[in-house]
Amino acid sequence: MPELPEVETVCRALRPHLLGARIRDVAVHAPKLRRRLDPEALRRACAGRTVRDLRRRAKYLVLELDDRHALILHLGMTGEFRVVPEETPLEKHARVVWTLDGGRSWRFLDPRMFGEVTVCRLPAAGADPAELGRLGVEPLSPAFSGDILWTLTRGRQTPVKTLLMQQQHLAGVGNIYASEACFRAGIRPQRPAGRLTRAGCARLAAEVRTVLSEAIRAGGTTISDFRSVDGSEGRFNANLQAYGRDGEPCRRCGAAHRIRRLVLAGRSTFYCPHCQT
DNA sequence: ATATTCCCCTGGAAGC
DNA sequence: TGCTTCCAGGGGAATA
Repeated sequence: MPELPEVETVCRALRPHLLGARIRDVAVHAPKLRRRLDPEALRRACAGRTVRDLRRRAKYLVLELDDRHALILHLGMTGEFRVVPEETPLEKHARVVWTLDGGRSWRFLDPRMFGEVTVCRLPAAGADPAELGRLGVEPLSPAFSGDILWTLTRGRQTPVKTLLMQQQHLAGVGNIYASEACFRAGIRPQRPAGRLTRAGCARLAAEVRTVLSEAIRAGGTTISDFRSVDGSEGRFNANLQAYGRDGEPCRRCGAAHRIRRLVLAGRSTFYCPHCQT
């Protein structure tokens, strides 16, 4: 569930709790998330070390510890982070629990276990781990533009909405914001990516940037599971124009046309047949 | 190489 | 009420 704006929201909320904190110990309560967890390797990476930085890359978080030790964290579909007093009873879906100096407990909860906690080494302080090297451009960085999107889409038959979600091309956009960006740009999600015009690429790139920025300002979107570190929900839901509105009137052209749902690459997709061409 | 399909897993909602 | 089916924001492996 969590896409770039939700992960950014969690990152900002976690930083005050974790930056400068010393990790006393870590306990693994789930044998396997998306990848197998090695409790001993996790303990060796964390115990006794101090959190030097927490940053987002695409839908991942990178937790940097001393001496280029780091953790790669991913929320999957249903992951949540909490920081609570140590004595708080263990939640049903607590999968990994870090104990911090000062009697606090930092917990990763994840019912579906699609999330990820991976130990890694950084090539340099502040750098991305090699494990994230296959990710494409950050949509909110200056490097992302209509020109880049033009280059990425040439010769591709993949529906444009599906391409927006391919992390090796554009890193951070997921199923909700891909539909929303296409709606705002007036482009049908099923259009073959290679058939975008230059003007269409410029519009779409701008709308990707805008919708992600607005969603970050609203603390993300909560469909059912997403919660920030204090348990609060995202406030962007009311701003969704297309996602989840199958059969409801288009908010741009009015009641004459209704939002339709179709499936692209196995994912629900929403668009207005009148406003998007 | 490129583009779908399937699968990992649990829980909530909808249908009968 | 209770059982069954479908669906879900992600990502990667396995297929055509």
